[in-house]
Amino acid sequence: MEFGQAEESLDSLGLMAQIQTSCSYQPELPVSFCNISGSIVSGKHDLPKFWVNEEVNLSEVRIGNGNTNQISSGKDGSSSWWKSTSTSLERNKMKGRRKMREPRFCFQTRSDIDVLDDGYKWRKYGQKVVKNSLHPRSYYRCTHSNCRVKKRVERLSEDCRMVITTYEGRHNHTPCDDTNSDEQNCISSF
DNA sequence: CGGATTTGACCAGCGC
DNA sequence: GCGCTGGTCAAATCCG
Repeated sequence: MEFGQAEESLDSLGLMAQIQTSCSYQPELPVSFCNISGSIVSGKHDLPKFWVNEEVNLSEVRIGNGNTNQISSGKDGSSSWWKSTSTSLERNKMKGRRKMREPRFCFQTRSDIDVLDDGYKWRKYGQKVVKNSLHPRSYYRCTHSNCRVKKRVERLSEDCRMVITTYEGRHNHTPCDDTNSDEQNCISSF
């Protein structure tokens, strides 16, 4: 992964403003890492690492006016997809989820708080204890209508101060759609 | 009272 | 085929 790509990836998430990245592709690693410095978001975060999971086809990672936005075009077009009125049939459709390839980005931060203030509003829909981790993994979805972005948050078992945040999908709206604070205005420059 | 969170159950994918 | 695991659902509960 190259510098520009990382920047675009961040952009696609609408996560941060004024971030300076110095990226180096490390082919020996399963993911590409980027060290990020600069003003991230409010909160006590410490030099997060950023990477794009190579599980994702790079063409899907590309953003901009990307035609790869699989998020905004929801499968059912529901405007309140997280409030499932699902029949068993719809539920069965959901179960094909693991085959889906969404753009996925990870942040590793040192933070006291689990949920980074990225300007979007998240709703927790699950928590799970995962193998080889002392800490449970939390699952969040963006509460915005038609936005299917998900994120997982877990702490490193080796260092409970380290938080791994994995974003899956891309927002089809700006943070401003959720809040109007100055801080979000800043972040929403993406 | 409505929205958010918690938590046990369910289910599909994967490895053996 | 079976068991394990991760991801999601949804009812119960919490909270402002």
